[in-house]
Amino acid sequence: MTSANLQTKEAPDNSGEVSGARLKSFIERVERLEEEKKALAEDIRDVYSEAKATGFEPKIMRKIVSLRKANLEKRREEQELLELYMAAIGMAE
Amino acid sequence: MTSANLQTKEAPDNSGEVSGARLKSFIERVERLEEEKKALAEDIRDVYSEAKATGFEPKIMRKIVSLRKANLEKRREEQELLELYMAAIGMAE
Amino acid sequence: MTSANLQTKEAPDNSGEVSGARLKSFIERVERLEEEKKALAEDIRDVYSEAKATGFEPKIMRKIVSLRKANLEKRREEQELLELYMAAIGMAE
Amino acid sequence: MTSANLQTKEAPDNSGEVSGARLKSFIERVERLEEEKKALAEDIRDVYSEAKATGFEPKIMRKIVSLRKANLEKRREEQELLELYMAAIGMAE
DNA sequence: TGCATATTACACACCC
DNA sequence: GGGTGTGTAATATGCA
Repeated sequence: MTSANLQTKEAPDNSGEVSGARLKSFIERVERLEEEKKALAEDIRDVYSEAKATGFEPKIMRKIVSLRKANLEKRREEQELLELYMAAIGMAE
Repeated sequence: MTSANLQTKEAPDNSGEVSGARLKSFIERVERLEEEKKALAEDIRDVYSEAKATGFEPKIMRKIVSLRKANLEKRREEQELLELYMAAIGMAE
Repeated sequence: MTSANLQTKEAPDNSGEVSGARLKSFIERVERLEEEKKALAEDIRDVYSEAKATGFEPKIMRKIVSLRKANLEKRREEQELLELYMAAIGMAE
Repeated sequence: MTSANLQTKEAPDNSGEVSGARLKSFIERVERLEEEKKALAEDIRDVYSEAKATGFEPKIMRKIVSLRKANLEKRREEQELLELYMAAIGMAE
C-alpha cells in the first residue's frame, strides 16, 4: 500500500513517498481546523450555559439566533435580487 | 413584550431594559462565534478543494479523517470504561 | 384544505379523497412502526433494570454495548475505505 | 480482570465465570433488541421514502405524526387528571 | 435532483 | 426533582 499511488491524476513525481507526505499534510490541516471548529462549538455551548445561569432559556435563545439568521439571509437574497435587476436595467452600482 | 421579564428567575433590577441588554449581548456573542465556526467550515472545504486540485480524492480523505476520529473516540471510550470499572470495584483514582 | 392537493406532484386522480386516504394510510403505518419501536425501547430498559437487580451497573453495561458497537462501525468503515482505495486505483470489485 | 467481580453487590457464587456469563447474556439481549429497533427505524424511513415517491413530503408527514402524538399524549394526560379528580371526590371508575 | 453524511435540536435516562 | 450527559431524530449540506 505504501507504494501505491493514491492520486487519481498523473503523479508529478517518481515515488509515492512525496504523495503520501502531501496527503498527510492535507489530512492534518483538516484535523487542525476541525479541532478549532469543535472548540468554537464548545464556546457556544458555554455562552448558552452562562446565559442559562443568569436566567435565560437556551432553547428560546437558539430560536432567536435562528430567526435572525433567516432574516439576514432573506435580506441578502433580496439585496442580490435587487442588484441583479439593477444590473439588468443598466444601473451600475 | 418590551416590559415583560424574559428571565425565568427573579429580576435583579427594576426594568426589562437591563435584562434585554444582557440577552442581546449573549445573542451577539453566539452569533460572532457561529460566524467564526462557519469560516472554519469554509477553510476545511478549501483544503479539500486544494487537495483535489493536486489529485487527491476528497471522498477518500474524508473517510480517513473520519476513521482517525473514530479511532480516537474508541480509545477514549475504552479509557472511560476502564475508569468506570475501577470506580465500580472501589479503586479510587 | 380538504380539497387542496397535498401531493407535490401531479394528482393522478380527480379528487383529494383518494390522496387523503393514501396519506392517512402512510401515517398510520409509520405510527404502528413507531409504537413497536417504543415497545422495544421499553424492553431494553427492562433488561437493564433486570441486570441492575442482579447486581450489574447499567452505566457500565451501556458503555460496553456502545464500545462493541463502535468496534463494529470502525471495522465497517475500514472496509469501506479499503474498497474506496481499490476503486481509486482501478481495481474492480 | 477475568477474576474480578464486576458486580457491585455480593457475589452469589464462588467464581467470576458465572457472573461474566450472565453479564454477557444481558449484553447480548440488549444488542439483539437494539438491532430490532434499528430495523424498525429503517422500516419507518422506507415508508417515508415510499410516500415521497408517490408525491407526499416526508417533512410535512413527520410534522403530522408528531402533532398526532402530542394530541394523544395530551388526551391521555387529561384523562389521567380526570380520573385523579374523580378518585379524589370518591367517584370510583 | 436524490442520496449519503454531518451537524444540530431534542428527549430521555442517570446522577446528585 | 433539576442539571447533566447520552442517544436519537431532524435538518442542512455536499456529492454522484
